[in-house]
Amino acid sequence: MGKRTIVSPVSHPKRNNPSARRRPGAVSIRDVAQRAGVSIATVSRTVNRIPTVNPELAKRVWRAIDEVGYLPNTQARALVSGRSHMLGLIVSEITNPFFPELVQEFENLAVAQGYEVLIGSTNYEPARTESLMRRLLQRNVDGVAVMTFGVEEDLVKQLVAREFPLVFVDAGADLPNIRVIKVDYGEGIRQAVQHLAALGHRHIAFVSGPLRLRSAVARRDAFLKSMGEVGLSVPGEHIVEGTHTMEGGIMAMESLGALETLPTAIICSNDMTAIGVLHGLHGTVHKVPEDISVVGFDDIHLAQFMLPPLTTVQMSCKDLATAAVEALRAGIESGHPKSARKEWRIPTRLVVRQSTSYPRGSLPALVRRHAAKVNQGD
Amino acid sequence: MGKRTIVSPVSHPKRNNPSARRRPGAVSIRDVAQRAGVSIATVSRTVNRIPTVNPELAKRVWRAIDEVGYLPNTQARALVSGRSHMLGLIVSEITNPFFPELVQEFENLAVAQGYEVLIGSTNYEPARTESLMRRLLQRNVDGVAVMTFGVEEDLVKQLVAREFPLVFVDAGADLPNIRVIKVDYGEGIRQAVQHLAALGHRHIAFVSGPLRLRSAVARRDAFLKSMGEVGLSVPGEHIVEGTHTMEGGIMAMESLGALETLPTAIICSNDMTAIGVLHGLHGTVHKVPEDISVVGFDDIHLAQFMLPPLTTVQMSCKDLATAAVEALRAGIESGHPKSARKEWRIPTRLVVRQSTSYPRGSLPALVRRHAAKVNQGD
DNA sequence: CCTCGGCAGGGAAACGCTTTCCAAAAGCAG
DNA sequence: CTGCTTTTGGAAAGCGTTTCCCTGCCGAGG
Repeated sequence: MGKRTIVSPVSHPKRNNPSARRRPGAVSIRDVAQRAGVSIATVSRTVNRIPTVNPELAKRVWRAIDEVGYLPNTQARALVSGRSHMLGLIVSEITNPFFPELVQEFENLAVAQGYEVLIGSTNYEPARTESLMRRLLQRNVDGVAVMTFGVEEDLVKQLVAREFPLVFVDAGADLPNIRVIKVDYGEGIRQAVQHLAALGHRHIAFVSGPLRLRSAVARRDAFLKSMGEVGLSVPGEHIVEGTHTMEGGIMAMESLGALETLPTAIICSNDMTAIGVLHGLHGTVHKVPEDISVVGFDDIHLAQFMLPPLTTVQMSCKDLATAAVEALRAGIESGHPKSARKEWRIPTRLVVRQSTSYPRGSLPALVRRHAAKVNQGD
Repeated sequence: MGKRTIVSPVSHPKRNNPSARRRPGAVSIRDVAQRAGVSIATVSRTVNRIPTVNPELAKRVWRAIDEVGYLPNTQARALVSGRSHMLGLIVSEITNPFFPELVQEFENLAVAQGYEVLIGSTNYEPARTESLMRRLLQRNVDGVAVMTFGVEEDLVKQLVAREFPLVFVDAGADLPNIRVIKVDYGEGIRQAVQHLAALGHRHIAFVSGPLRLRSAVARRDAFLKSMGEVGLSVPGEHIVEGTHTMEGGIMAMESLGALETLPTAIICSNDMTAIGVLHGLHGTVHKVPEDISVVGFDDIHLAQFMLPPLTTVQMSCKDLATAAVEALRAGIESGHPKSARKEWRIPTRLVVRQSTSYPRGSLPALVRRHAAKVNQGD
């Protein structure tokens, strides 16, 4: 612990710099200034369209910018502004087609407002969320949207204490200073259950997502609630835990297929699971939708191209992305008019396609089959 | 805790700073130093595991790091090292499932080596590549992998002149100082054509990608070459330009369906197109594979879950990502042992599943149908 | 004609946090 | 007590901007 060293007043000893740090071809504001024969201050003012620059001079500067191929360095700007203008986006699994759609919407919105996006995917492992978050914080992002589910509570609390802008989907604990996007799973799933019940289904199974995920639990609970509302009971073996993947759907179908009485309809916690269920039914005697109806969730773009096109609950990822970006901006720009808002709601609704129909043996199904025969004989 | 920090004489006039730039809760190396009662230099040495620090002291520093929740700021490190440790990755379309798989592999490799990834998608519009590239350059990325196709030549030349590390897939012009990943489309497509020819197909159509894309042209040309090799002719109407999307596959199928004689097999330039073709055939009298065989390209994860599971040409996106990251590192770290290497090759190969079979009416098909009948009668 | 005000433009500090250089302190041996 | 080594601390350097403040110029008014 030395006492303070009074350092020799050699102001700039210009460290000898063997490993040239500057990229040889990089073009900075200095090059523009030299080319245009002005000071860097003038170039900066020109670029930022500050009106005190002489128009003639500005034109010369713009020409110089073009000639040397200058691009303002965002990092340096971040240095001055104190904002990195980068956002983090954490999703469950980038290879699940729902998320690229979300990423695209999010990115478009973010870029339109001058932000760059760093993407991380947790692969449904809560532990990865934490390391991902660390990575993003090290990169100095201005805020993070956590569009996956199940984050370590203490990490969140730590970040809340630092007043770090965070947005969650379906957050559990109602922490102060956190913005939440609440998806109204209830409505869409109620529509799905009522649709199936109206078709005459009495035995409806549910393939959930991994139950560590809050959203998966929320969807399952919404299903149970809706089933209660229409007066249908759900035996325990008709609730199967999946993984939100096609493989999970296949496995769930295997375990449902082993039951004595097969359900006549299956609602899945997401579309990938539904695709897996369709695949699991293919090659068996059970045809979709004649023998068994299948409903998905998310309405990914692919859903309408499945064979048969998938009846599914739509959750607009555009709405989701819009809410996320808006909520993050509210957190970042403290003077933002919307910064007081803490909650965003996303509706869901059923989209009926061709993977659902009357259960085999029900009256409408018989009528329909009869009509088909008559048509055939025509 | 003596106030040994006697402020240096006047030299820092401390600009009055109304908009506090520093994030209030942010933790820096200074906080750790204060907490541990050491200098920031010692903290830095500890973090970087420089062996001259006293182990006891190091332990105290690590504890302090834990207590205050310190994360080294990558931006500041970049400032000193001159490297942002960020890579750009430009893909065609993030919602085409092939690319998320690629992104994931690329990101895993990059992160393992201390890089972060900025992703951009062009949506097949060459103009977007340029603005994307600008965005990435402004963000000061250390290099960019362009996994889409068709980049403005002059932009590329400009970057080459700046010695900016770039990696292309299927680059056309053999520019110096550029690293290229060459995908061997020929082999996989040859296998596909030979597979179909061996099954007895004589009329094979091809649905290409958008022909602005070099890779789309390369795939089509590989198809024509292979067809020539097996002695089959390709009438012009059997080559249809698609868009590398499901919608494009449906439209291509419509135009093929309007022909007098339908081909008995269709090879598609990517799997999404093949899915569209399958969808387009669904509901018609033509069944896959009994009436018409369909082959895809890419082997996305989804391919094996299609109904029927898709025969397709596999291009390992792990190989692709590995090559891309390796090539970028070679360009960035000039002292890298592999920096001389300029070209990487990716093989392709056919994966036979259930969307291909004998053409209807051919001898093997008749034999097979007969066998099936016999089995049934058993 | 001289002075003052307004304004365009230039020089240089500040911005952030880390790494690293150099020197000081401390410990030990001769 | 001197000289050497080892450990630690102070402070500069590093990036490319933005912005503050001051200079110099020009026109207008006294």
